[in-house]
Amino acid sequence: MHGIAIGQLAKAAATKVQTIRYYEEIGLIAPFQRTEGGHRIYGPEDSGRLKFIRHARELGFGIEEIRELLKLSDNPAMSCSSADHIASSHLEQVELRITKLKALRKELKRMIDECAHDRVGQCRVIEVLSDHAHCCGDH
Amino acid sequence: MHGIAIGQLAKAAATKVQTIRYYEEIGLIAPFQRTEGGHRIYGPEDSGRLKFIRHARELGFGIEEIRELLKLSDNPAMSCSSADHIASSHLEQVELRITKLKALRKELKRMIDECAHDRVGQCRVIEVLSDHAHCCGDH
DNA sequence: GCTACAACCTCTAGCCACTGGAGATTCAAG
DNA sequence: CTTGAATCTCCAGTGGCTAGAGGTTGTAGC
Repeated sequence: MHGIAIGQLAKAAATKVQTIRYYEEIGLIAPFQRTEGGHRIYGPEDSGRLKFIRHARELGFGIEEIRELLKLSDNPAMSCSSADHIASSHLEQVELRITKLKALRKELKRMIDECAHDRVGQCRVIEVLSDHAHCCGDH
Repeated sequence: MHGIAIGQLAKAAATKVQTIRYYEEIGLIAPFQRTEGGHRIYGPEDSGRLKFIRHARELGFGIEEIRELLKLSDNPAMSCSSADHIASSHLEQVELRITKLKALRKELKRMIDECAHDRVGQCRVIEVLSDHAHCCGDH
C-alpha cells in the first residue's frame, strides 16, 4: 500500500488532522483511496496541494478564492489573468485593512497617552469610548 | 410612558435591532422595563451605553474587554489602570496585526508584479503559493 | 495468534459577533 | 376598529476551523 495516512499528511503540511477532514468536507482535497477499514490514504501530490491551501490561507485568501486558485493550478493552460485578478483584489483588501488599522492605532495611542489620571472618573480611555466626538479619525 | 423602543435605540446608535437583543442576551445592556405586551423600553442612558459598546467594537475591542470596560465606566471611583491596561494590550495586538499585514502586502505585491506571463503554467501567483520557499517573509 | 495502544473513524457541538428569517403578537395612527 | 409597521421569540447560518465523545482499525512486539 503506497500512500500516507492523514496524520502524516497533517505533519507534512503543519496542519491538524481535523482541518484536513474539514477541507475534504468542503471539497478542497480528497484522499485517492481508503483502506478496507476506512482510513484515508493520500498520495504525495496531496501534500503539495495541502501546502498550497495552507499557504494561501496564511496569505489571507478565503476558501472560495482558494477553490478558484486550485482550479487554475490544476489547469496550467488556462489564462493567468484570473489568478492575477484574485490576487490583486485581495491585495486591495489588505491595503484597506492596513489603512483602517493605522487609524485605529492612532486613536488608541492618543487615548492611552492622554490617560494620566488615577481615577476612572477622569480616565480618557473611558471618556473617549463614551463619546465619539473625541475621536480624530473618521471611523 | 417615558423611554424609547428598541428601534429608536438602534437608530440612535446606528445598530441593528437584532444586535441589541444579542447584547442583552450576553448581558451587556438591558431595557429598564417592558410594556405589558413585552416590548422593550429603554431609558436615555441606554443610548450612551450602547454607543459606548459600538464605539469600542469599532475600535476592535472584544466583547469580554468591553464587559470589563463597562464595569469600570459604571464605577467612576475605580482605578484607571485597568482600563489603561486593556487599551494598551489591545494596542499591542493592533501593532502586531499591522506588522503581519504589511509583510503580507509585500508578499502579494511581489507575487503580482512578477506575474507577466499569460499562461498559468508560468504564473508566479500560482508558483509562489505552491512553494513556500519563494517567499521572502517569515510567516 | 494475541495483546496493547496509537491512530484513525464519524458525529456533534462550540468558537466569535453577529445576521436573517419565520411566524406570531403588539402598538400607534387614522 | 382597522391597518400596517414595529416588535416579539426562536432557530439557523456565517467562516474556518477546533475539540471531544465513543467506537474501530492498524501495527508492533511477544
